[in-house]
Amino acid sequence: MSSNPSSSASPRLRFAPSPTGYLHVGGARTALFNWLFARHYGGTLILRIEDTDFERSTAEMVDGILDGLRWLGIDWDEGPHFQSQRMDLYRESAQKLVEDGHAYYCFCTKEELEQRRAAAQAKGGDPQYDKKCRNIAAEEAQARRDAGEACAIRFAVPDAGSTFFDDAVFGRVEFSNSEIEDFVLLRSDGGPTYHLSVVVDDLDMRMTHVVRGADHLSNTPKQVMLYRALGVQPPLFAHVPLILGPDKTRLSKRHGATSVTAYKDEGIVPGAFRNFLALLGWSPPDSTREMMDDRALIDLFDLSAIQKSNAIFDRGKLDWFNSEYIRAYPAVQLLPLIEEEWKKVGLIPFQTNREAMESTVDLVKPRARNLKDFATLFRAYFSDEYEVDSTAVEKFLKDEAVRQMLIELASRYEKEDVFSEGGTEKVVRDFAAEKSVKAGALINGARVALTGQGVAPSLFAVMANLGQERTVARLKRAKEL
RNA sequence: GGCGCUAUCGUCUAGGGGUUAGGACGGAAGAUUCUCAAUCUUCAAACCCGGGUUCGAUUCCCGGUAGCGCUACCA
Repeated sequence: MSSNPSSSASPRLRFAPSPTGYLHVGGARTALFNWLFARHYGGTLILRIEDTDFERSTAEMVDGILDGLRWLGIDWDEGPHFQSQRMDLYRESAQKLVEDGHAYYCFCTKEELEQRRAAAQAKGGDPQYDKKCRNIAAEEAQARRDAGEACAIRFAVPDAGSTFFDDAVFGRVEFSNSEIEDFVLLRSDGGPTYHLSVVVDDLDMRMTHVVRGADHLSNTPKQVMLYRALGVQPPLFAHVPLILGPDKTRLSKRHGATSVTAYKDEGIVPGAFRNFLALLGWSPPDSTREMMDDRALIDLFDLSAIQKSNAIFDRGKLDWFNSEYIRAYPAVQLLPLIEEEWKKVGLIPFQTNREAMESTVDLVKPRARNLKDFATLFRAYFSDEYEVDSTAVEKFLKDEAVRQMLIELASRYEKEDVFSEGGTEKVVRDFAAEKSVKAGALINGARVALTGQGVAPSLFAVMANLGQERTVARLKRAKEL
C-alpha cells in the first residue's frame, strides 16, 4: 500500500499530452499548472507522451509539443517517456487483473456491441455493455483464445455501491457504480485503452498528484476502481476547468489560433502568454495582482485557488499582457525575438551595432503591442525601406508650405555640429518662431517625414536615434511624400 | 436521453450571512502635448431564476434553468 499522497514529502507530477495535435492552449495551461505546483513544492515533473493511438500520433507532433513547452519556459525533470514503448507493462497489468478476478476476457466484436447497444437504446434501455462475457468460465475463455478468437479485456465493475474521490479543486465527487459500464482495459489488438495506461503509468511512475483537464472528471471513478483493484491508494486528483472560446463552446480552430506555436508566430512574447494562461482559472491570494513573472507565479501558486468554472479565452487581455511584457522586457532580451520577425518580412536593418539597435528598441517598445510591430509599424527606425502612411501625410503634410519648411529645416540640421535631443528641438522652435508658424505643425510634419507614421515617440528622441545624416536625408525627401 | 460538474460586471476574477460587492481587460468621457496606440483622472457595467433557513441571503440548503463535460476496443 502506498502512503497518503498528500503527505508525501516530495510531490511527483506529470504532464501527459497525446501527440495527435500540437500543444493547444488548454494543454499548455494544464502543463503550466503542473509545473507551477511541482516547482512550488520542489517536486518532480515528468513528461509522458501518450501515443498509444498509433494512427493519430506522429513524431512531428511530439516535437511541436516539446517546442511549445520550451517556449513557455516549462521544463521537466524526467522523460519524455513514451507509452508506445511500455506496451508490455500494460498487457501484464491487464493479465494480472484477470488473474485476480477484477477483469475478464470479452469476445464480443465491435459490430456485435454496436448492434446490441443500438437495440437496447431503441427499446429505451441502457446503452451500457451488457456484460455478456463476464461469466465465461476461465477454461472456456482459455480454449477460445487458444483457438485464436480475438478478445478484449474488460474491467468488472462492481454492480452495487459507489465510487468517490476527493478532488483538490472540486471536492468530493461521487458516482454510483451502476452508472459505469464494464470498460475495456486492453483492446483486442493488444493495445491498452487510456484508463489502463494512465493508471499503470501513474502508478509505475509513482505519481502523487494528477492535475489534468476537467474533461476527465467523469472518467476518474473508473481509474479509482483500477487503483483499488491493483491494491493501491489513488493519487490526489486536481481537475482543472476547461478553456472555452468567446461563444462559450470548447476552444477550437473556429475561434482562431489554438496551438501555442501559433501565438509565438503571432508575435506574442512567452512571458505574457504564460502570465495570461496562469490567470485563466487561477488567481493569487491578492487578486489585484496580475503581472507576475515565473518566480512570483511559483511562489503564489496553489491548487485550492483554482476556479471551478470554465474560463473563456480573452484575446484582448492576452494582447494587453503582451504589450506590458514587451515594455518590461529589456532590449537585449527583446532583440532576438524582434530579429525573428524581421527575418519573416525580409527586413535587413541598416544598423548592425547591437547597442544602437537596443537603444532603438527601448525607444519604441513602449508603444508596441506585438512583436510584429517592430517589423511593421516601426520599420522606419530600423530600415530605410518603409511605407509611408497616407492618412498621416494627409493629416500633417498636406500643406505645401510645411514641406518646403521641412526642407529648409534639413539644411539647418545639416550645419549643426552637435546633434542632440535638446539641440534639435531648439532649432525647430527657433525656426518656427522665425517663420511665425506653430512649432507643432513642423514637428508633426517632420514626424511623418522621418518615420512614415503619424504616431511615434518624441520627435527629438527619434532624431537623436536616427542620427544627423538620416534625419537630414529624410527631411529633404519631404516634398516627395 | 442518463450521469457528473458549474453559475459575481461583456471577459478574467476577489469577496462573503449585514459591504457604497473590490480589482484587471475591454468600453465611454476628460486632461496633458509635439502625434498617440503612451500617461493621468473620471464614468458606466455583475451576484441566473424560484423557494426555503434566518431578524437579515448575492453568500447556506433545495428545486428549476442554462452552459460545459462524460457516456467508445479515442485520449
